Amino acid sequence: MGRGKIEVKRIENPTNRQVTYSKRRAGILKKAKELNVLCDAQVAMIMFSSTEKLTDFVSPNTTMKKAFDMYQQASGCTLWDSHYEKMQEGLKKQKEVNRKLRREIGKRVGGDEDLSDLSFEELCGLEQHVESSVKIVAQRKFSQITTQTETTKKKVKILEEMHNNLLHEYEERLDQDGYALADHEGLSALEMAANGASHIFTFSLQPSQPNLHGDGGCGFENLRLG
Amino acid sequence: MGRGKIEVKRIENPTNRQVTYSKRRAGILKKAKELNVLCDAQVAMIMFSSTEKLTDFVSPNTTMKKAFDMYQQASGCTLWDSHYEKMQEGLKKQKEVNRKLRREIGKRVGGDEDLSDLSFEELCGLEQHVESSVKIVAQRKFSQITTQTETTKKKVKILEEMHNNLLHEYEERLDQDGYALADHEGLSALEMAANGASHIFTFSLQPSQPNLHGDGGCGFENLRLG
DNA sequence: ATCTATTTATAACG
DNA sequence: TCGTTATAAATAGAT
Repeated sequence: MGRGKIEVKRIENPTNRQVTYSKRRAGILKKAKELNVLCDAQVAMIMFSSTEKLTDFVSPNTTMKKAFDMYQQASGCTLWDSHYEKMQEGLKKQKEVNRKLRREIGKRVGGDEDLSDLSFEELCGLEQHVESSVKIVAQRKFSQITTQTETTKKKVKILEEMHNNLLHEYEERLDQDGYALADHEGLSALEMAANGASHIFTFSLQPSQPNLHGDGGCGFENLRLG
Repeated sequence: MGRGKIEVKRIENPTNRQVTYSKRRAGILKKAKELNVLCDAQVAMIMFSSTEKLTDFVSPNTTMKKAFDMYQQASGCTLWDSHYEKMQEGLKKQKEVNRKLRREIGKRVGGDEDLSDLSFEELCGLEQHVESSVKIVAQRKFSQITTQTETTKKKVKILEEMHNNLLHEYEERLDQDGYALADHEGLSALEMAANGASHIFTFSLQPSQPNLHGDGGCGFENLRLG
């Protein structure tokens, strides 16, 4: 419909194609609107030009979402609903697992509601189980304190050695240099240091907080000298 | 465009409207196809007649889903994606909660991995907590057995009364009728019944399964006479 | 964009 | 729903 008839095949001239697209797009949009008004029909339309430019139309009182929901329902075609339903199923499953876990915890914590419908045998089993858990925790506690004590002992030993080396070195230097420092403050300071080191042996077994501030030093934060 | 010009407004005559819908629908579909071929455009279209009948069109090499995905991407409009994302978020949340619950259980059950990064204080607290749980469970066990014993006692009492009444009635009847049944089997049967009842008092305190089969009788299923 | 010769779509009718 | 046809609308090509 125009000055000349055209074959219905791709227009190779890009400019021409673009022009025709614009004109016909306007035409089809007008047709869609008319169809909606004249025949009381709902129309939704999506168009992408060859340059990927989007033009859309939905008849008034509708949205694209509604149109698609209707489409799915009417066509029976699930499209992406399969994803959606799978997710919903997954969610349900998770919630169920969650419920069971909560109940399991409830039993072990001694929640009234969670214990109330257990049989006597089940209660016996649970008691035993929880008791064994206590033992495990206690064992862990013990093993942790043991480990901590061991490492502390090692650290103390190392410290001791360092101190002795230092003392030795100092004495050697005293001999070499022939200085008499008995009336000097330097030695007494060392002695104080030695005393300071000695009471490391009275370290408390009080457990320490895990050091959150990053151990940049020699790891003494964990010792809590008393 | 036809024999007469028409106003662009709803066609009130239903038949006429339906006819016009059919014709124009065909027309617009043809236009859509032409637009696709001539201009190399992607077109997707959904139409619902006033009678809710669906007609759809998507240009070849596309599907409605693809078209919609493209639409969403191009328009930036999320549409149902919002639902989708919310669900995904919900799922994630559930899984997170789940993970924490598992860990909480793990600690109480004594899972090595769950205990390994607990501080000494935390272990102490946990131990105390689990110990108190044991107490609660034990208490519950005790209270259950107590309750069960009570009800069992009551049942036995009722049974005893029933038996005595029966015995009494029987003796009265003996007196009235003047029968001498000392050498008869009837009395010995009663004695057997009495014996049967008497050893009810030796009932075991073994707990019973909850009776799932609906207690239609006098509730003896729970007694487990020994 | 705008124009206009022509093709196309379709309203009315059978 | 289908075919026909007079006529309204759309639009190809040119400006």
